Amino acid sequence: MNKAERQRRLARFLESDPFLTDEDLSQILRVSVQTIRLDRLELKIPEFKERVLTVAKNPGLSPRTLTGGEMVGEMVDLEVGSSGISILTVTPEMTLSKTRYIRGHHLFAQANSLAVAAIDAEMALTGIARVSFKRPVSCGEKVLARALIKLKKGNKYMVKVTSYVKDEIVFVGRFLIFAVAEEAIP
Amino acid sequence: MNKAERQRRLARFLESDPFLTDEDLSQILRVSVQTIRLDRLELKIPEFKERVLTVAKNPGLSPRTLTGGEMVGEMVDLEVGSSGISILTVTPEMTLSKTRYIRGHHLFAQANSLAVAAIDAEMALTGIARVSFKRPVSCGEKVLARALIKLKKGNKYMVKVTSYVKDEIVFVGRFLIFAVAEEAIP
DNA sequence: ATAAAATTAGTACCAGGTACCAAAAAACAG
DNA sequence: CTGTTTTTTGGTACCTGGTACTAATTTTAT
Repeated sequence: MNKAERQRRLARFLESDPFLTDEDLSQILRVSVQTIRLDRLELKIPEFKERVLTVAKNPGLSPRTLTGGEMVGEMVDLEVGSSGISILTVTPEMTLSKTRYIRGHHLFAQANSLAVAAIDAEMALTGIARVSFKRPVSCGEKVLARALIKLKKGNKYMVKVTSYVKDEIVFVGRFLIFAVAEEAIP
Repeated sequence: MNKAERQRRLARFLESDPFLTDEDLSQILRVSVQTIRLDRLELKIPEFKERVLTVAKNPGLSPRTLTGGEMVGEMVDLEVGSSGISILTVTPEMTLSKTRYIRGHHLFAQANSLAVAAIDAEMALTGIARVSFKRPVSCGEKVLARALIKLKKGNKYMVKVTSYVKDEIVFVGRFLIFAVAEEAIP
């Protein structure tokens, strides 16, 4: 039995029974446990604990609360180091069912990710933020966030983000952001 | 809080969410891990691995947590009008690819939705928030957020949320939240 | 104040892994 | 047949989420 054949069998076994450990599989396929591990690694099949957890936690669908991308909202303008603009269209998933108003953290997320993107740095982390929600935002509305770097001192940045619906201010936030040098990333 | 009371709470927590480890429970109930183990032993509640396995192998009786799509994180305790606790497990989608650190707005979202949930009101909106990110949080870590209503004045609430990874504070936020009467909802 | 109960701390051990390095075995090429 | 590469195996250190046990400390009750 060659490698490819063994890996196909391994995948089939785990598909039909995710509760098999590497130990089990090594006995079934008559190879060492390490070989099984390498095979799983190549096939990107997660470990036993993970497999059990996904099976256990997934009787339906996962809620997926915030978007997966690195940005919340769509970047429409960016002058790195000085300013940026992004637009977020409010979808029903972002709103509270009872009121159809957007939940505050989405506005925060838009502003925060815009502020971080505006910084001229490989990597940045938010330290402190002070935000104010001026009026509720409803489903269907388009939120335009405008970020302005107010201050730069070493690796510290003060960014002010103002968000509008039409001409109305709906959110104001001040973010203190730290740029992190690439070498500092572990 | 005495032993009997703690054990009742422990049983309730595990009934509604079998995916809590002794570590999680020790943080929720503010006792040592050893105490949790003794309690589980007395209550004859099996260990984490066992619980996950039973849930995984019996897809019928999944207790499903209070993770209504409206919450970010899993609510594990809620005393409406006074306090609440939620746990957020950091997944790769929440992190910045470059650093594997969680983006700040996820911590904000967890804290904000917990704060709003803790308010004794049909509906609540965040007005002002002041947040501070104490240290970066990495993929795989579990963030336990603890909300406490500090003040109630009419329909205004001051809620303080402190988030931990293990015993370390990673986030502190103060939220000024407005309860909205049902009739006021358009 | 003292005994009892409850809690915490610490050790050794286990399963089922990850991550990494080195050695052995098998496959293939010239 | 020898040399190189791929595949497989072995071993170590470390991790989580525990068990099992002992001992010390803290709290509560008498």
